[in-house]
Amino acid sequence: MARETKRARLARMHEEYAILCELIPAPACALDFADPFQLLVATVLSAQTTDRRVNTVTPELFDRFPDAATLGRARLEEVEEIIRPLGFYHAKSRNIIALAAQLEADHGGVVPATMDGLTALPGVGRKTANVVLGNAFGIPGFPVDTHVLRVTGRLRWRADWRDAHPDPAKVEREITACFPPEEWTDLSHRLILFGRSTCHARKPACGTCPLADSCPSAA
DNA sequence: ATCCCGAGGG
DNA sequence: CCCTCTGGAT
Repeated sequence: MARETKRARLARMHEEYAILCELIPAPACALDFADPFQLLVATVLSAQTTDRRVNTVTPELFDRFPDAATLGRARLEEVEEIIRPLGFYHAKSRNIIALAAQLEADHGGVVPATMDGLTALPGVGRKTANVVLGNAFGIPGFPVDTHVLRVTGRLRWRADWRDAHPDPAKVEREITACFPPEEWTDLSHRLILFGRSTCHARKPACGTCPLADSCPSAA
C-alpha cells in the first residue's frame, strides 16, 4: 500500500470518528458527579479499575467524606476499608487523602479549573486533569490513557505510531490538532470505549471491528 | 488468563 | 526507560 498522505489520513480520521459515533450511541460520562471534588476523587480512583466498580464505593466514601476538608483529615484505615474492592487500595487511600489535604491547603477545598492547578495536585496527571476539566467545567480537553495510545497507534492517527512508548502529552497535542476542541472530550471517550470493547490490547476483535476496512493494522 | 478510562518513583 | 501498586469481573 502506498504511503498515505497527510490529507488522506486526516480524512480517514474523521471518517473513523464518525463510525465510532454510530457505534457508541451514548457518550455519557460514567462517573457522573455534579460536584467537581467528587468527580476528581472518583476519577483518581478509576485508575486500573472500572467505572462500575468505582461507583460501588463512592456512595459510602462521599457519605462519610463529602469534601476536601473531611477527606483530607480522614483516617487512612477507614478509607482503605471503604475502597478496598477497587484494588491498589492502600496507595489510592493515601493518594486521595493527600490530594484532599493539598486541595484544602492550596485552594480552600475548591477544585481548580486549570490544567496547571490540577496537575500540581498529588496523584493527578494530565489524563485525570483533562477528564475533570471536560466533565466538571466544560473546558475542552483530550484525556490520553492506555486505550487512546493503543488505538491511535493501531489506526496510525499519529506520526509516531511505531513508537512502543509514545509520550502521552505529545499524542494529546498531535490528535487535538486534527479535531475541533468541542469534539476532543467526546473523541477521547469514544476511543477509550472502543479500545475496551473491540480494540483490545492482546486480542483485538478485528473480525467484528467496524473500522477494520480502513484500519492499517487490521489482521 | 486477561483486563480494568494511571501516576509516581527509581 | 522500567517498575510497582491490587482486587474483582469476565
